[in-house]
Parts: sequence; structure tokens; C-alpha cells
Amino acid sequence: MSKTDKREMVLHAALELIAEKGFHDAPMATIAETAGVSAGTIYRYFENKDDLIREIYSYLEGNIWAAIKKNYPEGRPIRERFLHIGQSLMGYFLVSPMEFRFIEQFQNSPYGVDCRRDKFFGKKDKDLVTELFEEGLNQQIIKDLPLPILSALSFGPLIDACRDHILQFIELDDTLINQIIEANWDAIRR
Amino acid sequence: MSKTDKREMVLHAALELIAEKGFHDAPMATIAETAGVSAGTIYRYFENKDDLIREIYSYLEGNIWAAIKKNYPEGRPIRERFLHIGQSLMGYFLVSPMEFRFIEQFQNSPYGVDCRRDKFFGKKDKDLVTELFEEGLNQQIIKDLPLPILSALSFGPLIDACRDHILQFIELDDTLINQIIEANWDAIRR
Amino acid sequence: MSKTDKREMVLHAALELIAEKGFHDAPMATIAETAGVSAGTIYRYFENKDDLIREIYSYLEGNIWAAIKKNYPEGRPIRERFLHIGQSLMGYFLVSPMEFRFIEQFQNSPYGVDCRRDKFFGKKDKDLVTELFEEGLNQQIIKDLPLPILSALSFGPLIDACRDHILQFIELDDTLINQIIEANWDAIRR
Amino acid sequence: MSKTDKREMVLHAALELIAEKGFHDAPMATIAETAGVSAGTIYRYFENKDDLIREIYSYLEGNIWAAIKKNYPEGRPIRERFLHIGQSLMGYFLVSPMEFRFIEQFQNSPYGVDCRRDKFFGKKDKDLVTELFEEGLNQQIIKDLPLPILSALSFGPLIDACRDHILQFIELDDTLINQIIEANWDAIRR
DNA sequence: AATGAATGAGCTTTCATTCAT
DNA sequence: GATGAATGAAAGCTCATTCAT
Repeated sequence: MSKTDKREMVLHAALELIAEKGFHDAPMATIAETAGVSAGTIYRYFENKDDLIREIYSYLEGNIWAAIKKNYPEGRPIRERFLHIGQSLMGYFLVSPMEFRFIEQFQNSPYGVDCRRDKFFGKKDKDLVTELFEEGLNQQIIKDLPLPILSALSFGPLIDACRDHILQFIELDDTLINQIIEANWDAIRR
Repeated sequence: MSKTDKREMVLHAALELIAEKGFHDAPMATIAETAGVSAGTIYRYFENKDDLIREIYSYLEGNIWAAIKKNYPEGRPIRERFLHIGQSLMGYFLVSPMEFRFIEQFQNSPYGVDCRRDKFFGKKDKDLVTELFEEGLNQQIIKDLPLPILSALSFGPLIDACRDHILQFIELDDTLINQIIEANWDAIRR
Repeated sequence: MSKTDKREMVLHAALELIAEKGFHDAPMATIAETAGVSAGTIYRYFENKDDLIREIYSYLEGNIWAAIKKNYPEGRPIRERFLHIGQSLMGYFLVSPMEFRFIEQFQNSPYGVDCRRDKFFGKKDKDLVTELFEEGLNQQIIKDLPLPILSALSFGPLIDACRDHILQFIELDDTLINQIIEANWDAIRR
Repeated sequence: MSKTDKREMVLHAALELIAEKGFHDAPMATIAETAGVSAGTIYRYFENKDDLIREIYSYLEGNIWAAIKKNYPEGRPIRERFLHIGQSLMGYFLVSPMEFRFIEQFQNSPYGVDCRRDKFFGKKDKDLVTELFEEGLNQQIIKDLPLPILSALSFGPLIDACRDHILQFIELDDTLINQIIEANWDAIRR
């Protein structure tokens, strides 16, 4: 098992356990056991539990951007690109409920708040979505609202819908997914 | 200090600490200290920590419904009632950031999931919002989507906006609040 | 409710609870509740929990001696008196399983050890049984063994049998009871 | 200090403390301190306090059976074997007062009751003593009484005598020990 | 590099006892 | 006398992290 392998084993074991049990019911010892390494080994690859958690999120964020960028209709109308992003996001979450549950927990925790703060106050590169919104604002296609609000209108309901699906409160299908994304578009378009 | 006072001291101390630090970083000992009572006293009023947490939520839920019902424009058009609900909710959250953060944590936790399950699977009475949606569906004023989706489209962005305001990522004012609620209306109306 | 009544209510409540749950699972608060008095009231009648426990034992000891003395065949042969004592004891225990369980717990605890120490080192009056043994020794009817040993040979198996009956490991009837007592007599007689 | 050493340190520390103070006055913290390990370490070797207690008993039971089996006069008359068992038991207890007091407490507790229930209702293998009694019953050498009664007649007084010796109420010597065991034999033989 | 036993501070909860009313 | 709310010291147990091997 190579160095990278071990790191990944730990990362996935932690992702799985935390998704299922929550941050506080996923002891490092259990993560180690699930990953097939010793408890001490985790600390070779991650500074501490917080660091491990943030690294998992970072990894998942990468996956999500990759999912969005796949077949991204660059150059096509804003609405079309918006729908693509929504579909990619929901598609990703619905086939990866474990990842979704991790992300949900992360967002809703001190980690997530820090992360969001970094995002809004520019410690991160401007992303695809921000660019899309800014373009839409410039072209007066979408409502003149602050970016965080546009983001909330676009993705908040989408995430809630995924959660309700994963918790089996509702049953999402392609039609419904598209209706939701269209509704989000209705919320932000002029 | 009367009997009721102590219960309330504990309830508010717990609300405050949990809002600020999270469930797992608000030890009973600290709650007791903040409330100005001994650790054992908490257990005279609440069965255990879980019970305390659920009681706080229950109390806050009462506040929220009271806020919504205040000046509720009964008999007025659906859109008007919808806007009232949105305004009441955001109004309540923005003057009670602590309560907001508690509720957010609660919703996003096993407690909240249980609570939501009860709501959707009928262990709770039909509420004002459900009635409003059903009326709107009947009159073909709002989109034909499942209730949880309508709920997500209506309140998801609203909550996200409150959070961003409370975390000082954005600055909400009355104009912006109304724009958000109108956008939510655009999302659900036909 | 008179003063004496309250004391007795507490005493019986404690007896019942301790018999069923054990010393450490019979909180003073529960005893008070069962007795229909307040927690503080217990401390008017008993110095503390230890004192309460010792008083219960003392009370039960009185009952037992009374049971033994009832129809005691004073003046009859030693063997007859021995059999009477055994029958009285077992009879008492079998109709009072709660009392039995309390006594068993008491005997087998620091309380019981202290109590036994007092008995052997003469802080208590010489009792009926001791007198019987001494008479038997003098008359060379029973084996020349120390009193505690004679006591053990006579009553140990009897208590064990009661316990096994109460725990439903065996089913005692009059025949069996008499066989046991006779066997005990065989153990101590010359 | 090897792995096994630590487990044994804990086991012996717990045995000692519980023997002296009782289950409820032997906190895990004190056991750890006595054993020279940290509180958490105990839980590496024992699931919880109950488990620790049961493991100690199991260990002592092993010792006792070993003591009985040592020089066991297999094939010799029942009476001789009976005397051997009695002598072995008392011998073991008298040189191991701590073990004795632990066992006494264990027997007289929910643990012991469960253990006894298992024994009588067949969850354990038939043991040497049961075999001896059954043989004696078949050969009509010992009284026709249920096994638990024979057991009580044989070992009850023996245990009581050991307790009185350990508590220094009496002073056992070889002569007296043999007299007691002979008396027990008198109790069960026809 | 990897191990995993050991640590010990920290958690939630209980309960004998007190004392203001 | 009686109350019962309040106390606070302990209890059993967990787990992130370290470090000798």
C-alpha cells in the first residue's frame, strides 16, 4: 500500500463514518480501523481531526466542481448554463448520498462557516457560478441581488430537495428535478 | 427566583451556549454555570440533555408561530399571506440571531430529522403554511409540486439569507428582504 | 398520619425498595415518594441512609425472634426445640420473600459484618439459639464445636435453601423443609 | 510491563479493592490508581465495570476448580472425594481471604444470581461436584434431596466458617476444618 | 514509517443530604 | 414539623492525541 493509498483509505473511511454517524460519533480509532491502518498513522497524513475533516470537504468540493465542469455548455445562454449546473449538482448528490450527508454536516458547523467566510471574502478564486451570476447581472437577465442571495435562491432549495429525497420524504425523478431547477431559475431571473 | 425562573434560566443559558458553540461544545456544567444554578438542578427540569434541547426547540417553534400569526392577513390573497409569512419569519430571525443559530443546528441534526419526519408523516397537525400551499395548489396559483419542495423553494433561500446576514456576509435591509421574499414567490407561483 | 405512622411508612417503603433493587438502587428520593413523604422528612426519623438500613434490619430481627418464640417448645428436648427454630425461620422467610432478600443483602455487606461482630463479641444479649447450643454442648448431645460453627451448620443451608426457593431454582414443600432441618440436625448432633 | 501484565494489574487491583470495599465503593478511578494505570486503560482490557467484575469471578472460579482438581482422589470412595473437595475449598479460601471476600460478594449480587441460574438450568457443563452428588444418589449413599439442597448442606456452612475465620470471629485449624467437613458429610449422608 | 497501548481531561448523569420556606 | 428544590461531589465511561517500540 503506497503512501497515497493510505491517505485515501483514511479519507474515505472518515467520510463514510462521519456521513453515517456524525463528526462526534466517528472516533479516530474507528476511522483507523475502518481504513485498515493504526490510529497513529492518521496523524502522519492529517494534522488532527479538524484537518482531516477539512481535507475531506476539500476533496468533495473538487468532485463537485468536476461534476459541474463535465459537459459544461460554455458559450451557451446563461439560462442553459444555470440549468446545467443545477442538474449536475443534484445528479452528483443523488448518486452520492454519503458525500451529500458529509457536506451537509460540514456546511452546518463551524467548519462550514469558516469556509463560507473565506469564499465571500475572496480568499478563494472566483468560481464558475460567480462568473455566471456576474454575467447575468451585467446582461440584466437575472435580478439585481447580492451574490450570496442569488446563490441562496439557486442552490438552497436544491439542497433541501436532495436531503428530503435521501431521507425518503420525497421521491425525486428527472421531471421533478427539472421542475425544481426551473423554479430556482424563476426565482433569480428578471 | 421562582421555580419557573430557574427552568427559564437554564433554557436560555442552554440556548445561548448551544447557539454559539454547538451541541457538543456546550457541556451541561457550563450551561448550569451560565444559568447560575448547579449542574444537578438542570435535571430537575429536564430529563437529560436531549430533552433539554428538544424543549428549547419546542419553545422557539412556539415563538415563531406566534410571530407568523401576529397580524396574519387571514382571508387576504394567497400571495399577500405568503409575503406576510416570509416577512414574519425573517423579521423574527433577524432580531433573534441566537435563536436562529440554535434552530439551524437543530434542523441539521438527528433531532431535526426526526422532527421533520413527524411533520411530513402526519404526527403533527396541519399548519398554516401547509394550508396555504394546499389552497394555492387547489386554486392553481402555485406550481404543482410536492409540499416539501414548495417548502424548500419558499424557506430555504430565506434561511440562507438570514444566516449570511447574521454571519455578516451580507447586510439585509427591508428592501432586500422583500426582494428575497418576492423571488421566493416567483419560484413557487405559476 | 401520626409521627409513628410516617416512620413506619418510610421503613416499609425502604425495605420494599431495597429488597427489590438493592441498597444502591434505592435512592432516598424514591423511598420518600413510595412512602408518601418528602425526602427531607426521612431525616427527621433516621439520621441518614445507613441508619435507616440498620433500623430496618433491627426491625426484621425483632420479627424473626418473635416468629421463633411463637409456640417455642420451652422445656422440650433440644432436638425438638432445634427443629422448631428451623421451621419457624424457614416459615418466616418463605412467606416474607421481601424481608428475606433484605436480610440477605444486609448480612452480606459491611453492615452485616459489623452486626455479626457485635453479636459474637458480646455487645448483644445471649439469645435463645446460643442458649440452646450451650445446653446441647453441656449435655453432650451436639458436637463440640465453636458456636459460630454450630450456627453455620444449622442455619447456613437453611438460608441457602430459602434463597434457591425464592429464586425459583427449587420448590420447597413441608416434606423438603423438614428434611433440610433434619439434615442440619444430623450435622450438629453427636 | 507487558500487555498481559497490565490486564493482570487491573484485575488484581479491582479484586483487592472490591474485596475490601465492595462493588460500589471501588471506583474505576481508584482501581486504575491502585493498578498503576490510567482510568482509560481499564477499558482497553475490559468492556465496562460489569465485565471486569465477571472476569475476576471467572478467573477465581478457575483457581478454585484447579485447587479442587489438584490431587483429586479419582476412583476413591465418595466420602473420600467429598472430604477432599471440602478441604481443597477451605484450604483455598483460607490462604486467599481477599479472593474469598470477592466471591462472597459476587455470589450475593445480581451477578451471582445470574451465574447460579445458568448453572442450575444447564448453560454450564456438569461439574465434578454435581457428578459426585449424582453418583452418591445412585448408590444410595447420600440423602435423596435436590442437588441445590445437597450443595447448600455441603458448602453453605463451610463458606460461613471461612467468613467467620477471615473476619476473626473464630480461629480455624486443621482439626476444626476436618470436623466441619465431617459434619457436612453427616448432613448429606444417609 | 507505522504501530496501537496508554493517557487523562472531559463528558453526562446520579443522589445523599441540606435548608429556606 | 414538613417540604422539596437545590446542591455539588462523585460516578462510569469516551476519545483525540502521543510516543516508545
